Amino acid sequence: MRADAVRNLDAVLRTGARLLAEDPSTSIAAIAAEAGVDRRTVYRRFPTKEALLAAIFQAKLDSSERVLDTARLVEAQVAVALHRYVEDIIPVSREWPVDVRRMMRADPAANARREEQSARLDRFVQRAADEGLLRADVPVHWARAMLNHLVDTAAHQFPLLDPPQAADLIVDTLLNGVGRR
Amino acid sequence: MRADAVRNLDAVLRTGARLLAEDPSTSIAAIAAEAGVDRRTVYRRFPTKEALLAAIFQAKLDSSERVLDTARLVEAQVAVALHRYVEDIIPVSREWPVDVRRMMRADPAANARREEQSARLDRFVQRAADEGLLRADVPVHWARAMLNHLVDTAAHQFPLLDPPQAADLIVDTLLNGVGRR
DNA sequence: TGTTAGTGTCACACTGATGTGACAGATACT
DNA sequence: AGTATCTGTCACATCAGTGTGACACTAACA
Repeated sequence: MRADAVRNLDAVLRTGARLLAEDPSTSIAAIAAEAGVDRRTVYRRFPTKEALLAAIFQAKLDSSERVLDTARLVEAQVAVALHRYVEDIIPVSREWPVDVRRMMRADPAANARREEQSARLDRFVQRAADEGLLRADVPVHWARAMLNHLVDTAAHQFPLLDPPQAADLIVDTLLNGVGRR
Repeated sequence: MRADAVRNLDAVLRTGARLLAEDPSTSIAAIAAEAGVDRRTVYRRFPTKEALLAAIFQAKLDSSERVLDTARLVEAQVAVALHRYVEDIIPVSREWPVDVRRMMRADPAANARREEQSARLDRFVQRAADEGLLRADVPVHWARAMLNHLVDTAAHQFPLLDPPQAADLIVDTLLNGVGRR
C-alpha cells in the first residue's frame, strides 16, 4: 500500500471515530470531508458503511487489546496491574471515543471480541476482590462498572488530565471514594 | 384533549424515549409501530421529528425538575438531600433513558434548561464539599461526574436494584469507594 | 344518541444518504 | 523519468425517511 494511502486511511478511521462519537448518524460524506478526502475514496476502501464502522471498531479493539496484554492482568500484582491498565487505556479511549456498546448491534463479530476483552477485565476485578483489595459487601460488577465509568470520565470530561495523573485519581477514588473519612 | 389521545401521546413519548435511547436514528415509523399507533398520528401531534424529540426531552426535564425540587438541595441537610435526590432520580432515569447530552445539538432551548438543572446539582455538590462531606484534594467536578455515572449505572445496568437499595449503594460507594480499608 | 375529536390508510412529493461507473489527473515509489 | 497506484470529480440509480392531503371510520363524551 502506498504511503499516502496509509495516511488517508488512518485519517478516515480517526476522523470517523471522532465524528461518529459526537453524532452516530454522521454521513460518510461528512467524515470524508472532515478527513480532507473525497467521498469516493472512502468507498474504494470500504464497500459499505458497515465495513467502515467495523474497521473503526477493530482499530479500537486492537489498541485496547494491546493495553490488556501489557497490563499483565493475570500475572502482575493486582494494584500494579490496575494502575498500569488505567494509565494505558486512557489514551486509547481518547483516540477512539466511539461508543463500544454501539457496536453490539452494528457488528456482531466485533462485539464478540469486545465481550472477550470485557471478560478479561471481569476476571481481573474478580481477582482483585478475591485478594482482598475490594470490599466484600459490594457486588463485583458494581466495582467493574465504576472502573469503566471513571476511565471514561477522566478520558473525555477531563481532557487536560494526563494519563498518569488520571490513573492516580481514578484508582484513588475508586478505592476510597470522594468522601472525607 | 380526549382520554385515548392522552394515552396515545404518552405511549409515543415513552416508546420514543426507549427506542431512541437504544438507537438514536430510530425512525418515526418505528416509534409509531412500537407504540401501537399509526405514523400519521405522530405527525398530527408533532409537526416535525425535532418537535417530537423536544417533547421527549421536556418530559424528562419535567420529571427531573420535580426531583430536584423535592430533594431540597439548598435547604435540607446535605446527606439527607443527597440520599433523597439519588433515590428519586433513579426511576426518572429509567423511565426516560434518552441521553441528555444528545439534546445539546438537537434542541438548544431544552439544553439551556438542562444546563440550569445541572448547575443546581453543581451548586449542591459544591455545598457538600464546603460543609466537609467531601475530600478537599479531589476536584468538585470529579465528584459531580461520579455521582452522575453511579446513578446511570444503577439505573440501567442494575435494573433489579430498587431505588432505596440503589441509593444506599451509590452514596456509600461515592463517599467510601469500593476498596477495603 | 348525536356530535366532535381523534385515528387509520392509500397516495404522493421531496430530501438526503448510500453505493457504483468511468476517466482524467495527481502522487508515490523504483 | 516511467510506471503502477491512488485520488477527485461528474453523473447516475436506488432507497429510506420525512412530511402532507384527502377521506372514510371509530371511539369518547355530553
